[in-house]
Amino acid sequence: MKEGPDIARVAALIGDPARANILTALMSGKALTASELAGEAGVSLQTASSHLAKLDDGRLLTARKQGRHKYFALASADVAGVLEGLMGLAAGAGHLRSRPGPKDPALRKARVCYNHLAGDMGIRLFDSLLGRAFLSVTGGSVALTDAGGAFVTDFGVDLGTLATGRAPLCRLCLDWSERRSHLAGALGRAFLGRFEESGWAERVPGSRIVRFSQRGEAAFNGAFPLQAA
Amino acid sequence: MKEGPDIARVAALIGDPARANILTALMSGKALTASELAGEAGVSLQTASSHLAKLDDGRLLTARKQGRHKYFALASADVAGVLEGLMGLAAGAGHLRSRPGPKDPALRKARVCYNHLAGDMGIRLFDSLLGRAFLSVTGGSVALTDAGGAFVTDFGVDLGTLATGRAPLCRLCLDWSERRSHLAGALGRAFLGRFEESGWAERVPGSRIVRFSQRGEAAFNGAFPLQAA
DNA sequence: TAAATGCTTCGACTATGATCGAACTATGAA
DNA sequence: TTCATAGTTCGATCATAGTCGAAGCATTTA
Repeated sequence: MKEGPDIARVAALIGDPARANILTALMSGKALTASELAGEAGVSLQTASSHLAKLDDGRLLTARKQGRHKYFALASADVAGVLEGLMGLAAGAGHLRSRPGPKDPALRKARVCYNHLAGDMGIRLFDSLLGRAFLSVTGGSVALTDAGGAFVTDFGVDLGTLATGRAPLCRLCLDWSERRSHLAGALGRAFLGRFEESGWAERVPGSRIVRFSQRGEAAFNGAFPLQAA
Repeated sequence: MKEGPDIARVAALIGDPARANILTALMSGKALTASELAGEAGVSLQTASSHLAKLDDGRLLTARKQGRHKYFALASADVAGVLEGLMGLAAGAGHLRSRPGPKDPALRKARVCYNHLAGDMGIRLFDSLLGRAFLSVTGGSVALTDAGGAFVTDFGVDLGTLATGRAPLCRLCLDWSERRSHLAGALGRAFLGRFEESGWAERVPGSRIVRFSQRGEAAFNGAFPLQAA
């Protein structure tokens, strides 16, 4: 009847509470099994199975069978982006899931978004790289400068391996808590990986929260200073 | 139960076919009355009224009473952005509303997105401005350069009036058909306005399609050349 | 082989919510 | 005032789809 793609189908897919919980859980970037997702969503295994089939059918998830487990993950960074956008709208309408609990501030400070660092510290990372001209932004796409390449290699990230994947090296991602762009893509994932390897931060199991140790946060602030305005 | 804002509420709001049609219709950027929207959505006035109340309650729309009419518009550019994102996912999943009809190519070539030009020609406009250094992009936000200001003024846009509004002068907006960023914000709106005033293009009533005349398209191509790569 | 685990399918129940007719309110025109 | 148009509210109807018990596959372990 109307023009353009069929929005309602996709939105309705996300609009069920159980499915929304599943998708939110997968925003951690990790692939989870059907049983784990059933637990996250608070429904029985049969119900979850039905939901997962629908999400898979709607191309929001990818499924991968491994032995007798079936692992699900978000289909793409685009899906993650739309989910973040919806979170922004929901937060703006004041529809928080519950009164801001103790986990909320931690979530705003540093969390995993699909596979990279988001929240306060994610923004800080991005701003620092941009301010020192390690990144250049043109037309909504980001690229690593020569100086940036040297810095990143020095930081312990192997650019050669990174560039081989099909995923773009640098991407922008919009933050629901900060309403700002931050660094996604293969490089964003690599940075988060380094933070964990160096013991600066660890991920809180069963949550999107990333907890920096006191030492780790100090090191982070040293490595990624903000320019004076 | 879970962390973060309540995605399901917003998504379910968008997920009803009638409401999705209403929102899609409002992507034209124009404010429409309840009756008009009922027609667009293909439901009775009573039903539409109920839907509009819910959308208003969920902060996706703003309502404005004028005489015995009530005009509705999208609440913000953020809402429009999420809707475009959903269109991208829907198109990617192959869920077009109908088999690509005759209107589809026209829609991909040039259409209205909230209040600015999108599609093929929207991208071209943006690329041309960027290629000639009339725009500068830093950290996901765009700004007009000095040379750009001169060009725009020369084109017939009064920057003084534009800058007074609360809305940012330049913004980025992601395209569902091109999967690229294009120019939004007050300047994007002003450009579209100039195209219509100059008789280069006209909007097809009751649709998001922008139809350029043959002369208009030639003039457009002349005014916004693409640099050689 | 048998037993156990992970997931899917089927079927029945149920609740949510979309829909519209009818009655009501409000604004504007004659 | 009277009439017409725009929109809201109420109530009844009805369909969609979310839910889980039970049974069925499939894969791994013993």
